[in-house]
Order: sequence, then structure tokens, then C-alpha cells
Amino acid sequence: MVENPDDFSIGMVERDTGIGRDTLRVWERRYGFPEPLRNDKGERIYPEKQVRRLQRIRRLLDQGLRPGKLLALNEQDLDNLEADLYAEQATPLNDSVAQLLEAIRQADIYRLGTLLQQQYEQQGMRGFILKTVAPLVKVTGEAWAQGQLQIFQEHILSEQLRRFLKTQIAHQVTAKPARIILATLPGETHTLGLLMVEAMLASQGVAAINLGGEVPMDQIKNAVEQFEAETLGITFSAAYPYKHIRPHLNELRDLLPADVTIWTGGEGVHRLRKLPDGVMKFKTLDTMPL
Amino acid sequence: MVENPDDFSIGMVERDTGIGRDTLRVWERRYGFPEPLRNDKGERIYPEKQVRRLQRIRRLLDQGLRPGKLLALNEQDLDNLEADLYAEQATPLNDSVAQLLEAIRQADIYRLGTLLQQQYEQQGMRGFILKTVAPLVKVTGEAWAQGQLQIFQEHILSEQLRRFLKTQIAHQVTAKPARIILATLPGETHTLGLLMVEAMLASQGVAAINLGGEVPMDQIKNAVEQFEAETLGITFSAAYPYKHIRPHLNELRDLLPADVTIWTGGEGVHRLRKLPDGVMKFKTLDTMPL
DNA sequence: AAAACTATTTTGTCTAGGACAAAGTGTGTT
DNA sequence: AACACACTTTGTCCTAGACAAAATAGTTTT
Repeated sequence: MVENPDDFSIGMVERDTGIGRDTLRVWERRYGFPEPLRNDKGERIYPEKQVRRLQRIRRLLDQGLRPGKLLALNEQDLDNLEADLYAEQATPLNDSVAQLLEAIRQADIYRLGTLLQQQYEQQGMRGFILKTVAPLVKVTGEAWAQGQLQIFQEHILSEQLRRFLKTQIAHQVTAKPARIILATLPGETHTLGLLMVEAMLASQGVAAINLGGEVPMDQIKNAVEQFEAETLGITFSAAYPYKHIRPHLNELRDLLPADVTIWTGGEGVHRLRKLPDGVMKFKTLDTMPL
Repeated sequence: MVENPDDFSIGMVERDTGIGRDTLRVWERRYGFPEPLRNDKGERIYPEKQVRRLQRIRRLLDQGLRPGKLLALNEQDLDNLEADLYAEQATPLNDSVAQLLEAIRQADIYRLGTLLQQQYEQQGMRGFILKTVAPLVKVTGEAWAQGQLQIFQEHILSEQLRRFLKTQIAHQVTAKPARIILATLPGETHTLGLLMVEAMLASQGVAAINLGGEVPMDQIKNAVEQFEAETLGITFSAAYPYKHIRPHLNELRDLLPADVTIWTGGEGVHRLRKLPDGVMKFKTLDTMPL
């Protein structure tokens, strides 16, 4: 009774790829991929190879490509498609960012910490965030999408940045009463943007209240009321469904008193032109109203 | 076309309760609860009330009770059962924890920070984690479960603790080579436990590698290989589906070389008796092998 | 040229009741 | 107390069809 560790049940595939069971079954029916084996019970058994291909497909879906197109492709086509896509959007690296990226590749945590510290000392908080952290996050995102970086390596960067920024924030913040609340909406787990904003504010001695990720709207409302906040900052990453952003901002605008300013930012809102009255967008961190 | 915001689809219920779709359907068939309404498409529509009851049931399941028993109970019975249970295990508050809880209730961030700092200075890292942080997290969890605390207040505590612990960790850690990896599995977003372990280790001068939350197993494997880790620590909160814990630990055990020790901890594993060989449980933080 | 509206296609989620193995419980034996 | 056994409970998976929500393409308006 030796189980092959390369074999995945449909539930395990759902967990590892983020693609729902029903979706996996319907893809099989419609597009002929994935095409799992069956065990003696008649259950789907996905070989590791198919799971890896599904993860690739998942990454391309996140880039905005569509299943109908993607699932018809063979491995060779996928290779070409990925190559084309990533050639287009490569971000130019400056030296320090390249060094940091290399440290992440090698998963050299000690070096990563040292390099961050160096850059911070050279550039100050504002320059550090704008010239080092933001580009680094962007570049690692691209590298991950190309399969050049493992997820755990991104996790490591994320944890290191969190630790570093939180430490610096703790040092810089005064007791100045905080009237700025930061959060992301449910479904948006990407909270490094919030942390960057918090750090920028902290470098000005302003203590923002960072609620963290995935805060339901009614809770945001409660927090705004309780703290008598004058400003609410919400970030959207590129991964957030674009369609939902405007309606959500409208909903927030309706929910909150008119004298509360809403800031929004992040890759997700770049494309957004018109905004509800009383909602401000900062396109990049350096145009942030301080 | 007004959608009732109190209505939940089966998918939303799965997300909010952690109970799988199939399970929800089979409970309905077998036990007659939940008993959702149907929309014009014939789909299940769960009123908010039933979702809240499912969350209650879920919490009780996590305490070790069984579905067959629990689902036959009416609301009144549930009330009694919960009252008994909470009476038994109510966490006694010491003064400092009570003060902290009060600061959270009033959402007084400044006071919260000051109190944490005081406790830390009095107790040192180990005492601080064991006597202040862990009970505080437990107590706020209970308070939330009883509806005495808002979600955003929990968010605030969580962010403050993160900032505080990360700062202290950054101060204490030496360059000592790290061979301990910490993470949670996908679906487990509760990462304060990891942070507490990291802080305990840091107070001994040991720099653990905290991968953070929701790390897929194959990525954990990669990280263990890359760092040649000798120990992997995985935490499960009470919210994590109990059924999945053992299989997941088994899977991890199979995936990793036998000389890698697996530690596990958190409220989620309290009930777990037998563990796979080479998997160790630390029931509370103070029995952690240091 | 961006936004708004419409028509068409694509896509994910949900339905049903049955099946079965793995986990949990209880009893008897060492 | 630990182990082996039978018995019960329980979650996950199966099929194939249905349909609305989302995305795209095409057109009109601001």
C-alpha cells in the first residue's frame, strides 16, 4: 500500500493552486486539461507534473490572461507566452536593488538585513521606501511571476521588510495623536503597501493607525468613528479585481462622513481615472500628500 | 434589485465558517441543519442567523464536540452548552492583562503601547510572552467569540503586538546561523503564534526563519532544503479545520527528511493525541523545547 | 480619447443523492 | 493502561447539467 507522494487528490490540488474543485472538473470537461488519473475508487489523482502546470497557469491567469486561451496551449506554447510577456514588462534594476534581489535568490537572510540597513542609512526613510523598498517589491513580484523566485523566498522578503519597517516606525513615531487610519478591504491580503505608507508617515512623526489587511467595511466605519479619524487610507494591489475598486470606493464614500478624506493607492488603482468626490489617489508613494 | 446583505451563498458560508460545501450539504441532508432558503435559481441562501449559528457550532467542534450531537441541538441547548463550557475554561485575568484588555476596549493605542512596554520591561521576553501576550490573545479571542469585542479592535491589538515583538526580536537576535523554520499552512492566517515562538527563540539568541502565514507545503519543503533546517515549526489556531491537521502533519512528515524535527503548537492541536513519529507537540509555549 | 451602453461569449459556482474510506467510539482481552 | 477488534460517525468525492456573473467586442455618447 505505498502511496505515491507525487499524487494529489482534487482537494490537495485546490489547496496548492487556489483553483476550486468545481473549476478543475469543468476545465477537464471543457478543455481536456488537467487530465488526472483515477484511483480504484474512481477518484481523480493528479500527478505532480500537472499540478506544477496548473500553478503556472494560475500565475498567468493572475496576469490577466484567460482560461480558454491558456488551457488550449501545450507546454511549449506556455514557455513562449511566458517569455514574451516577461520581456515586455521587465523593470530596469539599479545596483542596490539588484544586490538585494540576489540576496533573496540565495535566501541569505543575514545579507538581506545588512543591505536593507545600509540603504536605509544612506537614503533616509523617504528615499529608502521610494528608491529601494517599492522597486524591490515590484521586481520580486515580476520575478515570482516568471517562476524565477519561489514563494517562500517572497515570504522571506516580506517578513524581513515587515520587521525592518516596523522597527523603524517604532523608533520614529512620537506620541502625536493619530487621526489617519490605514487598511485594506477583504480579499486584499497584500499589506506591504500599508506598511510603506505607515513608514512614510512615521518618518514625519505622524503615527497612523494601521488596521492591517482584510478589514470589513463596517469595521472600518467603526474604527473611523471611534478614533474620529480625518483620513482613511486604502490600498489595492494589482491582484485585486479592478472592476470592484470603484464600487468599493463609492460604498466607502457613502458610508463615511463627508469630512473624512479617503486616500487610495497601489498598483490596482493606477488605471483608475475618475474618483468619487472626497476620494484622493496618490499614484506613487512620492506624490503622497504629507 | 436590492440584494439582502444578510444572505450568504454556500461558497460564502464555506469561507466564513471553514466548513466545506459538501459538508454543509450533507449536514442538511442528515441532520436537518442548516436549512437554508432557496433563491429563484434553486441555490441555497443562508440567512445571517444560520451562519452565526454555524460559526458557533464550528467553535464547539474545535473544542472536541461532535457534529451528530451538536447539530441536533436547538439554540437554547447551544446556549447552555456554551455557558457550561466557557464557565469551565474561563481564563482568570490578572491585573495587567485586565488593564490591557480595557485599553483595547477603548481603542487607546497609546496606552496599549505603554502597557506592553511596561510589562516587557518587568517580565523580560519569556515572561512577557507567557504571562502577558499569550493570555491577552486568548482572552481577546474569547471576548470576540462572545461578541464583546469588535473585529477592528482585534486588528489593532494584532498590529501593536506585531510591531512590538518584531522590534524586540530585531534587537535581540544575533547573527547566529538559523536552522529553525516557522510557518503556517495555507488557510491558516493566524500568525501571532509564530511571532511568539520567534520572539521566545530570539530571547535565547536564536534567529529562527519566520516564513509567515499560508505557505504551501512544497514551498516549506524548498525552504527546509535551502536552509538545511533541522527543525520546522507549524502552528494551528483554534480556527483551523481540526480534521485537516493530522493529515497535513502526516503529509509534511512524509515530505521532509526524517532527520528534520517537526514542532507543532497552537490551540488547534491541543486535542490531538497521537502524532506521527518525528512530530512533536508543545502544548503551551512554556513547554517549548529551547 | 475616455466613459457608457449593448450584444455575445466565456467562465466559475451550484445543484443532486449515492458511495466509501478514514477517524472516532466502545468493548473485550492481554 | 495498552492493544485489537467491531461498529458508528463523518467528510470528501463522484456525475453531468444549468445558469448568472464577468469579460470581450462593438457601438454610441460625453
